[in-house]
Amino acid sequence: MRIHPQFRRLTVEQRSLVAQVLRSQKSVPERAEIVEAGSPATLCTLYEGWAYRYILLPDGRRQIVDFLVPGDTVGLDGAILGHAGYSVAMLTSGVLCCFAQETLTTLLKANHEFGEHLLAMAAAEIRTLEQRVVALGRKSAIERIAHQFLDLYRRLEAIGKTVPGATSCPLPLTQRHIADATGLTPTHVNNTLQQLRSDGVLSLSGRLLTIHDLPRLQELASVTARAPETRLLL
Amino acid sequence: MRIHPQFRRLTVEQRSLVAQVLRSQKSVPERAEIVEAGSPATLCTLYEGWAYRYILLPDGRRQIVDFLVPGDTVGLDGAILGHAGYSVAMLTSGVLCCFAQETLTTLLKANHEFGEHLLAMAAAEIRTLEQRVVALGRKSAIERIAHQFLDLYRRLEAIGKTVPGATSCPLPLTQRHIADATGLTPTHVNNTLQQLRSDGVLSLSGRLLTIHDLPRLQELASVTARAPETRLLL
DNA sequence: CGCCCGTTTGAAACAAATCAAGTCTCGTGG
DNA sequence: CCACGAGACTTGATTTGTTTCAAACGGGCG
Repeated sequence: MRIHPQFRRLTVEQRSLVAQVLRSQKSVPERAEIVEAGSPATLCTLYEGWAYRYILLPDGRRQIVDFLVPGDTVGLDGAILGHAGYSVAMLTSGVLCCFAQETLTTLLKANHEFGEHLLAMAAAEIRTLEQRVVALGRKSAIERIAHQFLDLYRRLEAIGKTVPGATSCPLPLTQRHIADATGLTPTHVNNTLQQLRSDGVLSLSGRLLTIHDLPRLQELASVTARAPETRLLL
Repeated sequence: MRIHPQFRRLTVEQRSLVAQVLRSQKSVPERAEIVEAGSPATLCTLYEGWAYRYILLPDGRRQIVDFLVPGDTVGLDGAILGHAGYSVAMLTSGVLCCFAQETLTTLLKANHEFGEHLLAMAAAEIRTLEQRVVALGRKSAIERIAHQFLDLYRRLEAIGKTVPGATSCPLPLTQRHIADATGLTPTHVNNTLQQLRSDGVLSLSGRLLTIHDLPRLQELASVTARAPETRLLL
């Protein structure tokens, strides 16, 4: 995982420090709830599998804040502020690397570069969230869905999880997940997907997304292409 | 400013360090653009006045990501990642305290507690953004507006900028600003405000917001009350 | 006084939500 | 091996919240 260029290079000492605060590595099944909103959160790295962060309103409405793919950090803001502001659940089965409670303090004390890495991690998350705010506040259904797919495809590409030799990637989401992430209803997601399919932009069947017309998808998403930041992999 | 309990207490040495990286204090007029999206951003504290962070889509649609009130930090993620992901403009005239380029590195090197403070700052921003994502993705017009007003009122209360002895606060926003923050159109914001007024929940005239029925507003906003985190004031 | 910006009002059009069946797929158990 | 059931997906009709367009109103300011 660490070989992908999007992850920041660490020195040998830094890596051994990370190894010291690593507590356990555990497999989690499909659908497992790995973080509960409001409870104290452990810092983890999702090593394998997909998950999603979500927030539930009192009346049951659900908003998916972000999807997590291998290499993403779970519970950073929970570890900083002491308790999680959202819940996290697995989409597929997967593997989690969990870190000690005192990880952040330890890393910050040991080496000020970790401070920069961790801040960069948080800043990248802020940026992703801002893009989602723009999508939800000002974009149409088709733009939101195009944006979501483009984002996921890019992130999978960066960690080498796309299908080699094709513009395809796994996508273990139901239409309900897409709906809850884009602020739409499942019915409308379905209609919009039909449209994207019949326009020949993409196809989506089973758990495989294939993008047939990447430039068109990008155009539909109304995104100003931004270079992905290098980030820390714990 | 520093006396408000929501700001973290700093030791004498920490405060003198902050004073060392402080570069200038400047007045800015109403409507001034203080950060341009994409350009390298300076770290600043908004010391007086109101501002807003926003993102423009290529076709001119605008999404306001957040409003800034005295004590809020401008350009943290810009300072971390090297360039701003959004623009910032003043709503009123105000005063800005600007910090040196190397501020973050200096603070991190000097004292690992600053690392924790800065991370907490970023985490709080993440949390605010998540709440906005939920509002835009899953809440109705009236809920979004109630949420926005409640949030601003709470933040002003924490810095002592509400009207003493009344549940009122200044609100130097046009209905267009409210629309661009809540993902609605100005017309619909107007209609929704009428409804809130005629229901006796609040009144809003000139640049003054008065909340007549705080519990009802909270209910309308569908927010699970969360204690505001203490944070760093630079 | 008149102009400009923001607000208010109204009517018509639209995107998306809601409600309601119906179909497909896949895993399970008989 | 096939019948069954549950979850996901599809389709269609209808309703609603919100947008769009347009015009009038108001108040602060030069």
